[in-house]
Amino acid sequence: MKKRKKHQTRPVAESDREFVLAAAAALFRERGYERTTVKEIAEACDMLPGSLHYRYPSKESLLVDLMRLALEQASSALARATVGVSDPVEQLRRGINAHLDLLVDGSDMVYVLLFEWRSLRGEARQEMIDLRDRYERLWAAMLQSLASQGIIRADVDLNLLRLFGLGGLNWVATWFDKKGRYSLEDIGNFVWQLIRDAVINQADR
Amino acid sequence: MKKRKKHQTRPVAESDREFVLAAAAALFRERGYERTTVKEIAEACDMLPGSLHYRYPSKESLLVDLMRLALEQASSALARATVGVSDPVEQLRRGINAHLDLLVDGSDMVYVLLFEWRSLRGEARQEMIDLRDRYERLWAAMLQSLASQGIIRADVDLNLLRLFGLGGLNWVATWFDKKGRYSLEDIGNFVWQLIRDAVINQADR
DNA sequence: GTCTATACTCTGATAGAC
DNA sequence: GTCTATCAGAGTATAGAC
Repeated sequence: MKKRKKHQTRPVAESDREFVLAAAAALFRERGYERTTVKEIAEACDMLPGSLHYRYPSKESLLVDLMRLALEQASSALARATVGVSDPVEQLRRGINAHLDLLVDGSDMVYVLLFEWRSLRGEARQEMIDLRDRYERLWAAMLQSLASQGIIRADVDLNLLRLFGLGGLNWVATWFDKKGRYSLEDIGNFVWQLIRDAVINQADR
Repeated sequence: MKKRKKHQTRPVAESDREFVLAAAAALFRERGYERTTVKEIAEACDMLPGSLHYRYPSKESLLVDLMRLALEQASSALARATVGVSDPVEQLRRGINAHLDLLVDGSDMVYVLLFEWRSLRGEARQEMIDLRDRYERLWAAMLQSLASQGIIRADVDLNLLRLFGLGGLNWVATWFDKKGRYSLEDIGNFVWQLIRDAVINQADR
């Protein structure tokens, strides 16, 4: 790979794969997968389409690999945010903030994983769904743990709570405006209070 | 326009415009805007690309017109669901169900309005954002009315409530499965109870 | 591993007869 | 208004030298 002139130099610890995928993710996020050409991706990496093809046999395979990395990022971000936090309610609060941060501000790949699923068909689509499910299972486990400790009211459907909650958080990426009236922290706090007031037992708040 | 053979006959009251846009919306929903060709749209209407071009000078202009119609559908569905309902809390409940129903089961156009916004650029994009804002304002008014009657707790940020709530509802369209364990009614009830428990004053539940 | 050059396909849009 | 025919451009992917 040639030295990159116009772009940030690549942190030495990062692999070539991550560099390429990060560049692609930024383009996919801004322009969408279909409207981004392989030529543009190659340019963003200071290489030519042929070199990109050496790494990935097709544009679609690049997207799939990008989504694999996105899952790793999301999972480890969630783990980092909650590890070592003993209070399970606080764990939930931090998880919400971590998800929001990563999606809106932290990782173009996670954004792409969540918003470009319609670009994949057949087998690749199924793999992407499996990736998402693995991330959702982390959330399911967290909620389940809260419920079995009696912190979440027993009559709350945990699946629907997870689906609706993450859905609302994901959608933030469609309207969030850095210069807008709400910071990510404002939004995280709001969601946290809403969930707390709706499903957490009084004694545990 | 030729008689349609393979497709449902068009209800006489519906305009030609609506027929074409409905066909396009179904394709856009299933395959996405970029992956749908004008040829496919024309075929779905039993015409040829040339005839479609007589109606819309470009593929993009068709999408914009589709979104205009989607806004009308969404607005009137919301109005229909809440008109004549005197209890404002019940209005909110019905609004939630109406939005869910329309998006997931009722109108491909509304789905397209919400999920294909990234396909538009520049001026067309701005018009689409304006269309969405007009729909959101209907919700804002409903929530504002509830708040000024003291039904929604005074400390709740109505903008964030609307954005997060509609976001969670919109996201349902990405995971809902007709054969799954949850019916639209289940989901509507869940969301309604969540919002109620979180922000509606005890006395008004 | 990277480059140059190109093959092949598909697409949106147009022109003009009827 | 609808048709036939076609264009110009873009896009992915490939081949093969270096």
